[in-house]
Amino acid sequence: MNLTRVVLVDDHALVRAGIRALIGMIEGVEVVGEVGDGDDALRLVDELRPDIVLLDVTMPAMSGFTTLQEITTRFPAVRVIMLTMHEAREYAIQALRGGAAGFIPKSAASAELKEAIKTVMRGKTYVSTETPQNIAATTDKTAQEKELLKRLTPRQREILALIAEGQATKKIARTLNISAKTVESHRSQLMERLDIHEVAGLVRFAIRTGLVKMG
Amino acid sequence: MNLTRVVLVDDHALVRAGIRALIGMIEGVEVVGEVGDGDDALRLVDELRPDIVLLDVTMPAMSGFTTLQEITTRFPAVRVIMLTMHEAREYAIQALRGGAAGFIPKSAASAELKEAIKTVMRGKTYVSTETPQNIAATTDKTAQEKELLKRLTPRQREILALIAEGQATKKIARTLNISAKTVESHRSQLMERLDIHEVAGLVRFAIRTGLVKMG
DNA sequence: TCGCTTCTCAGGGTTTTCCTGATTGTGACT
DNA sequence: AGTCACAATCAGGAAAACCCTGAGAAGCGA
Repeated sequence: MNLTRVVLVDDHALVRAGIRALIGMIEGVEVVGEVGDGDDALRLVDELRPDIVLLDVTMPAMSGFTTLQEITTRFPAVRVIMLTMHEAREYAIQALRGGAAGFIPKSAASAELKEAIKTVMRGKTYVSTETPQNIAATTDKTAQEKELLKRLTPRQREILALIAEGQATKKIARTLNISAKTVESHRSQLMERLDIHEVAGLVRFAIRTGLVKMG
Repeated sequence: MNLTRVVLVDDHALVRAGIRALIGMIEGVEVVGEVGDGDDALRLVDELRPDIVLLDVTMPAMSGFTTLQEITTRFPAVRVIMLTMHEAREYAIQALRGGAAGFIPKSAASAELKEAIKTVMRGKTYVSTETPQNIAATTDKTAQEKELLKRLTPRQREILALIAEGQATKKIARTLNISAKTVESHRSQLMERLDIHEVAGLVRFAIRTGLVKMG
């Protein structure tokens, strides 16, 4: 029967060795190569075309997410499972967005690795994240911002949305039939309230709170 | 022993009945209530405080995601598994971002429902999505932008990232030890190449392509 | 070597941002 | 009735960002 061929990417040799040992205990799976760097990973993946790449998020030089992106765009048939030290939900989301087929924090039980590989080989997505803490972690972050958003006046929210959509001050003024100066004033005041003082920050805030879509 | 208490939320009574029947076959799980509407769902969850809410994405009036957000912020102990007709990866991402503990397309095998409930009760996150099609679906949308990003020079990408992070031109100049004029020049040129002519657009582009995080 | 690209920077004019006010209206509390 | 708070409107002016033109140095492939 065909073995599932895995490539390991992690900058710590010891971690690679450990994972290699763990995978050695899983039936039907073999490690065909390992590297400690994103650039090398791309070359190795190109050469070996493995079924699965186990990819560490935090690496020097080329970050794990960058590497992920390169792999999924250049080798869509290769499925990537991200490994991370931190089990932040945001990481899981970013991994999925980047096209990862799986996500496992290193704190996970070794059985999860097997579970993840099996799941991914069935063509599904495996996400291992303890929910309670992370819901707390993420909703805590965004819940406060939702509150902040509520403390803006309707007019300010309206203008924030238009700014985040990329409309220029003058255009907003025409849209709302008010003076450009008024729009500026609203912007100043909502910046004050949000304690965000650059347009870039406003856009990110608006996206996070769902005021505008990022597409 | 304690049963896992589940509330069903779906606007189609027949679907609810079907899922109720499926759950009836799972040991240790019982359906304690069902409603067809987001507002009713919130009231029922408040009243029953179930362990799990099975929540349909597409509903009239209050959308599934809105309902999800309300539930996770008001009742963080209640875990929500999202159900959807469409198994787009974007939905899964949005569900996770909203604090969902699980995500299942309705096309999934009935065994997945059990799997998901069990996984979520263990405190983990369950995402069931067939990867290949969805990678295609999402990369199709962003692939062109990834391509655009690659057409920027390294320096331009670097400066785009700093702009999207909200750094002012002067600060970027200091960070990179180059003149502010040079930074402006890079910005102009990358705006030209991306055909995006506002900072807001740059920020959204940078987030979409994963160049910067939105947190 | 020639041409192309990248990275670097300057001058100078236009536009936007951002801070400090100021006015009007509305609703609430005393 | 007074005033207090706040929302929405707008102006002036300094600072910053934007835009266009042009240009030198370094590297790189044809």
